[in-house]
Amino acid sequence: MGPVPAAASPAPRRGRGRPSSPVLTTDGITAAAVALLEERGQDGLTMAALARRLGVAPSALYNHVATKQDVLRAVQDAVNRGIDCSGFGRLPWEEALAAWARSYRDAYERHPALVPVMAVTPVRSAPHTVAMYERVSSGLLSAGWPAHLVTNVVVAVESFALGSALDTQAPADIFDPGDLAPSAPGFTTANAARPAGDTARAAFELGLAALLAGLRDLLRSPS
Amino acid sequence: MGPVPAAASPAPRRGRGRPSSPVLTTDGITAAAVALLEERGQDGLTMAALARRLGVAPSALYNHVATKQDVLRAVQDAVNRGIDCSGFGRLPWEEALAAWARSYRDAYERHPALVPVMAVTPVRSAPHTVAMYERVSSGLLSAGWPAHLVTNVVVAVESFALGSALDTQAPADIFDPGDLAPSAPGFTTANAARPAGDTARAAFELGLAALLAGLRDLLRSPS
DNA sequence: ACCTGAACACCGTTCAAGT
DNA sequence: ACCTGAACACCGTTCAAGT
Repeated sequence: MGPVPAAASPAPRRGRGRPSSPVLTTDGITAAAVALLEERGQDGLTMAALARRLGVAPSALYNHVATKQDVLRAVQDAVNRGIDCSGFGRLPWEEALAAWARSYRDAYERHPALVPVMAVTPVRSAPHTVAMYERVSSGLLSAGWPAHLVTNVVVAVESFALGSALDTQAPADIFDPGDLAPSAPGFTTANAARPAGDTARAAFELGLAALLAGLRDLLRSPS
Repeated sequence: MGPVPAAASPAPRRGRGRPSSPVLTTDGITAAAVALLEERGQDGLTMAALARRLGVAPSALYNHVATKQDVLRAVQDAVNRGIDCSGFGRLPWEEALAAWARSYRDAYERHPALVPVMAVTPVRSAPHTVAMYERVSSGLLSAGWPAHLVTNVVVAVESFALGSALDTQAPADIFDPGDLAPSAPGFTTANAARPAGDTARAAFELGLAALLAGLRDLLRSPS
């Protein structure tokens, strides 16, 4: 699968039957879906909207993908392609893992609708996703992590990154208890003391630092 | 809000106009929605199915809730009510936090459809959710955590628990690279070495141990 | 093989009409 | 105030008909 070309917006076809050369490709559909998701958010990605952007009838899409879920899987692989794994083999594993986690969270912050898809979609037939896991896994193995722990480390960091990506979608007042404040003094105190700014990022960085420190300990003193 | 009563399945009403006493209550709708979600999964919760279970026309629901999102919010508060916060004030904070995280993950493992809802829904008018955060926040404050860090600690643990809850929904073969195995030797090695059994739980426990160890360090040596 | 256009079974939600 | 039943604007998906 080559680089995903930018989606054009061709004029609607007027002919009735089979076109002389195919109008749609899987890569084109994927690119249009990514663009739609980025421009219009998760509810903006409908098969009808996708077809319109591609200048085609909705039913035409089903000559190239079996279901909408197929489209989401392809989009997810395109998103994973953009995640930075370049630190592995070049930097100490803690730094490579931290950079991967940050990039992972940022990618899914832009595509929160894909978080449940990512958690559940098999990697086979998702080449960029497999390539990502290969870099991470072999990086951890080379750094001295025992093979039987590597996937659990990857999944733990991934779960944290995906949960943190969802957290970026929270409204600023998510923890405002409203009328219930009098019944929650400790909660209210803690919220008032939380520094303003990018709170989601602050929570992510705190958790990431703790997680990495704990993993470092674990690797040093195996149980 | 009292305990949510088990949802009965009343015979459909036959009369045409306003009933002599209301047939629906918000609590009843919530309980039926929880049951539906548990029995039929996330796609099983439709306004039509909810109405049928309550012996009512779909449009009748809109006298009690404004949108389906309202129903999900109420369900989420009911789910949060079942999360165990009992350790705070009784056990060392690390143990209380660990028990909370485990219970949190388990609750959302049963309701993965609510994970994106939980990450984004304001707590006001969700009394059990506020009560949960109050126990956790005041527990951490009493244990000596600086107020400005408490909410970030809570959010970090929560993000990890929610991400891990999603991970429980992954199929067993999610990491099977299929045809792509030759291009991913390290990934394949790591997967082969991963112990069989409840792999999602193993990853969660590894990450939780690391996260808590890191938080312990952080509390001891503040930056 | 790969498109169009009509059709299907759903979805959440609105609203007039009934009591 | 709180229900019914009809209706609306959508949704993903199927399929015969065209070239």
